[in-house]
Amino acid sequence: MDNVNIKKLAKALHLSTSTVSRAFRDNSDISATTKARILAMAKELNYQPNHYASNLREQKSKTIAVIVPELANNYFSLAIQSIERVASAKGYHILVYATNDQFEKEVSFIKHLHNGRADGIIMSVSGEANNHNYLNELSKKRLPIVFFDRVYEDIETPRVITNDYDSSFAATKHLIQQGCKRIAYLAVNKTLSIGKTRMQGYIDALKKFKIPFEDELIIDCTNNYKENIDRLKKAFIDLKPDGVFTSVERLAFATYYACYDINLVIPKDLKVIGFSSLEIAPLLNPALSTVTQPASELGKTAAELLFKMLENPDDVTPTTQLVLNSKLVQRESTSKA
Amino acid sequence: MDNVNIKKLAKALHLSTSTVSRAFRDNSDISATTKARILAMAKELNYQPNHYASNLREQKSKTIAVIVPELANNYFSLAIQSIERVASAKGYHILVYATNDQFEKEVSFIKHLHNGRADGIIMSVSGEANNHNYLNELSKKRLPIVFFDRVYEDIETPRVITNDYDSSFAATKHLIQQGCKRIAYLAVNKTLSIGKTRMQGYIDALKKFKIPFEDELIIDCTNNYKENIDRLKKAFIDLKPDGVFTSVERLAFATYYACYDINLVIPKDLKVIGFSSLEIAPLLNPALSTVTQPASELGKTAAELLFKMLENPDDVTPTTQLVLNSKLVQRESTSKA
DNA sequence: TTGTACGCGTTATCAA
DNA sequence: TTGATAACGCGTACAA
Repeated sequence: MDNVNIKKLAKALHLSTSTVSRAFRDNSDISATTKARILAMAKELNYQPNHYASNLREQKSKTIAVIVPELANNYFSLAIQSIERVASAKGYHILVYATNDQFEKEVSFIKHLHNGRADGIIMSVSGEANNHNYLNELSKKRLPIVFFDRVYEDIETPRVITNDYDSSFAATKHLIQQGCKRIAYLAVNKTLSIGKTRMQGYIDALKKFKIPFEDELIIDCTNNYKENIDRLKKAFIDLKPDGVFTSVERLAFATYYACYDINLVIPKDLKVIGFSSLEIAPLLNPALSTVTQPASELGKTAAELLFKMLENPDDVTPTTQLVLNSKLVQRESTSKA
Repeated sequence: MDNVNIKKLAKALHLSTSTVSRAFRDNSDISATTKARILAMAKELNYQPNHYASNLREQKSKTIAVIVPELANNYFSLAIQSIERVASAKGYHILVYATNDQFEKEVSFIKHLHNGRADGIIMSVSGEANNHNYLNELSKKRLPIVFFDRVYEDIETPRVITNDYDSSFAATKHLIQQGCKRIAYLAVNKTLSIGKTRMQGYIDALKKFKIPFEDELIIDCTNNYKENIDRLKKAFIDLKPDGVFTSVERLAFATYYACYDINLVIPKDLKVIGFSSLEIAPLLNPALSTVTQPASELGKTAAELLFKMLENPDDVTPTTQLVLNSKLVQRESTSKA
């Protein structure tokens, strides 16, 4: 591996290690000429200050960790890309972890990260249903954490979310205005705060427009692709909804597949709208109406917030909550007639 | 941050640091009871061996770096997800970097990584057009690298790729068999080896079926979304192709948008097939025929290869090349009539 | 401006 | 089985 260290470099230049070290730090006193000499030789020998030694000394890793439920996901990819950009610009590196919605993995990642490997964490949580007090148990030693999108409401740490309640209300209202009377809500996990908030917007919109709420129209889906499609086909046949509001992107896809299978025509027989950041929503058959979340901006904002915490801890109170707005985009899947 | 270290833990237990250290290593001699005592206390105090200190000692980071052209990309997301899975199972962490197709960034990332931060690198390259000899200059000190998908042909290091030539040939043949006579090839960068290979399959298929090759039907696209659509609209109007083969996924999307704009009907006026790993290709309007690359498997294979190199360097020769097969999936966008 | 010496937290070697 | 000690590579007081 890296066999040229500061000692060898110093020896090659007939200098002390401290002088060499100074050449790489901006603030230290060092003559311009020796600095130049050192940097030149460093380049020639391909010297790079050892990251672990530096960070052991400085107790800083210049690394942030990003934990998300899944990586192969349009929404989280966009967010991670923005986070990487912000981090990269600051000279930081990002460690990426996927929990695959397993709470134990989240706990394990987080605990492990408290060994100095990262300076801060940006996370979209996985285990709302569980006891996440483990975060509080780390108490004073807890790394700075920023939640984004999926959050724990009972943990006090800054967060960046979207206006899910309003968006859900607007999406449901949109379906009603397009003539829907029986609107199904496709939930992925009712107990997640994000699921609850989104569902409440749906429920309140129904009430506002005097449409009776029917519990059976709340269809709880799983993480299994095929199973969801089967479940939806059955539900569409049994319950005969005329509108569908999906709380996450992939359930909109599942709805399309289900409709294809049982010959329901969107939007004639069933109007569909869903949360989604998919850029090619206009290319779907039919073009999908969406509640488009600003995924990139969410990532960017979360990263900037974390850096603010790292640079100026007192400037960010633990109750900080930034809310970004999603956008309702009406397309063919909810058009009248 | 982490304020409980091995010394404090040792003091709390009236033991030496070496004994405590031993409790965390599996091979060392230590009595079962003291080990249990230590681990119990460690849990209570939330002690985690400092990662930087350990790795400074051991000269191992248990971390691999993944460098890709872009993160917000269906294909690379799938690959990264698989890599993360393999790494996670081995107790490794992954650092993720996006070059955004800037060669200088790639060079900078790679050089930086040679400071001990990572034990190995998995990369899909960005700078085929440039001089990538920088990799050779690192010579003996170079970290183990596995290329995947996009590779440098002149750098000797193991790689995992797909059978692009065959796939391109098959896709072009498919268009011909569906009746196309003027097939445009949408290139993204002719100089990339991946571009060259894919284009050669197209060219050879034309020749095989005695269709004259026309240089103007090779349409060179950019990384700019809007610009591509404009360029395609013009090309479709001017050149009147009856088939399009796109060398990357996003050009298939651009083709759809362009066709919508100028009222070309796919597949009647223009048949379209493209490289793509998009799961919802069947949901597009019309359903997109694809050359589907095994993105997840590619990532998994690359990761496994890298770990093999780390664990048993002599078992993997630098010329190792694994080829995975893509699959041609025929859908509506290339159907006859 | 440069050099000496210590310590960051850990683990391996050696001795007890 | 346990403890003392040196070393990993670097950065910073402090001294020169």
